[in-house]
Amino acid sequence: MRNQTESSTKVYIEIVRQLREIIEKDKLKAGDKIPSERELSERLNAGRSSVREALRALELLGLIETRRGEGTYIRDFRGNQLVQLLSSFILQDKKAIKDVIETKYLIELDCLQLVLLKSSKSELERLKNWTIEHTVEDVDFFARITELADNHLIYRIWQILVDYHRSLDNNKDQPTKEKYIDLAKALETGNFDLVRASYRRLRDLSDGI
Amino acid sequence: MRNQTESSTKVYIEIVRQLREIIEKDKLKAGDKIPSERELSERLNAGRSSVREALRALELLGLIETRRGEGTYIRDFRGNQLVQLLSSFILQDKKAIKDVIETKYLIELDCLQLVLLKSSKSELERLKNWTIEHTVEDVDFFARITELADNHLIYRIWQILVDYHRSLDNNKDQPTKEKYIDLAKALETGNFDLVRASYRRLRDLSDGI
DNA sequence: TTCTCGAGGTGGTCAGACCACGTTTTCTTT
DNA sequence: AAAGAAAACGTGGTCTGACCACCTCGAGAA
Repeated sequence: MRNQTESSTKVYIEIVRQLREIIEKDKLKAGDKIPSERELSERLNAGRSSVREALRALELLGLIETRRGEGTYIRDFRGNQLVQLLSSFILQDKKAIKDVIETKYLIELDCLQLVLLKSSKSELERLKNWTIEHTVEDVDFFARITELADNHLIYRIWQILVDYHRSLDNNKDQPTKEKYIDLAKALETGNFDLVRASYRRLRDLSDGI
Repeated sequence: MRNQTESSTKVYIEIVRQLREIIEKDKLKAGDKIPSERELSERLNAGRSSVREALRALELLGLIETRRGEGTYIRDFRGNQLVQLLSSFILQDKKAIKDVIETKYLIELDCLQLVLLKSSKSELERLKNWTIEHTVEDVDFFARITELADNHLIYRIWQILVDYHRSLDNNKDQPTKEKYIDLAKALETGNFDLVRASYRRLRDLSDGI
């Protein structure tokens, strides 16, 4: 793998690619262990340091997890690691913060819409009851919503936004419990306009969205 | 920085942190050059390989760019690099693909909504004229929309989704030009229901969303 | 059978050596 | 003196080999 004529692509990138192939070929899933650094370096014909560069990058991306003395494992990636980093890198100016909030609201509304489309009566009722019976944490409530929305990708996006948001927002006072219950009830009606209105009250939104 | 009592955090993570401080302290912006690997390894009292692990991770994240023989530069990160990787990692099962498409539609609708809120009459008219006068590429059209939405974050999310989408979708036949024009006109009315209906026709959506 | 401890495997880190490639400087050559 | 060519230098790219810290597991001791 040393300086061939072509090369062009860096070794560590190539390793990421091949590692992906290995994972696919061996049908490795989240939680499974991948070959050790030394073994990879042999199998892929590269130096261990190059293998490590690839693994470290994947680690920072949150795709793998490394346990000293044990090995390296595939992770059930839900963003995260990367988020914390990106957030500190990116969240600098006021506009960015505004965008985060705006986007988060939109995504949450999207989820509500999906819930309306996909959830059964009983699921919605369970949500309502849970809301009534518990001390509602905002994150928990919307985690349930995003779950019901049954779209893993949008769930991940939301997760990221929550992280972004949290890392900035100093956690102000949360909405009252009643507003969550209202929202849950609105969902039960199946009328998205009611849901949107309820959500607006919850978030205290005056403007559009 | 060698094995102290504490350690716990890996050196390369610590380097990422300190690098961030350096960037902030020296007020480095996109396009600026950061210290060389060797210099960093001295300044931060770490081995060059550790520095490289940190840099490679940041590179894969798309935060920096390295030019052999020249140096390492801060990048105007707009996601991307990471996307391509993540996509190949994540896009495996059918459900994921469905989620991508669903999410993309939702985001695009969100953008349309934002456009309605934020754009001026003249901007909307310009959009319409542009649509009429050009051969409309789907990506180009919605790139304009996301731009008008004036939310950098959601723009980046959309970019990612487009990449995801493109890497799977074999680019089927695009909607006819008329549908884009319809959408542009609907935006001019300022009525979001019309916009949504128009978008639905464009995307050929029968179900909810 | 249970406990202990050490061997072996794994990640974490470093130092040093080359290579490939740009940039800059220096030294020709015209 | 100006222009071009060659060497020196700096930078990233990669490999090797050496330790360290830590975990697991099994052989042998109790």
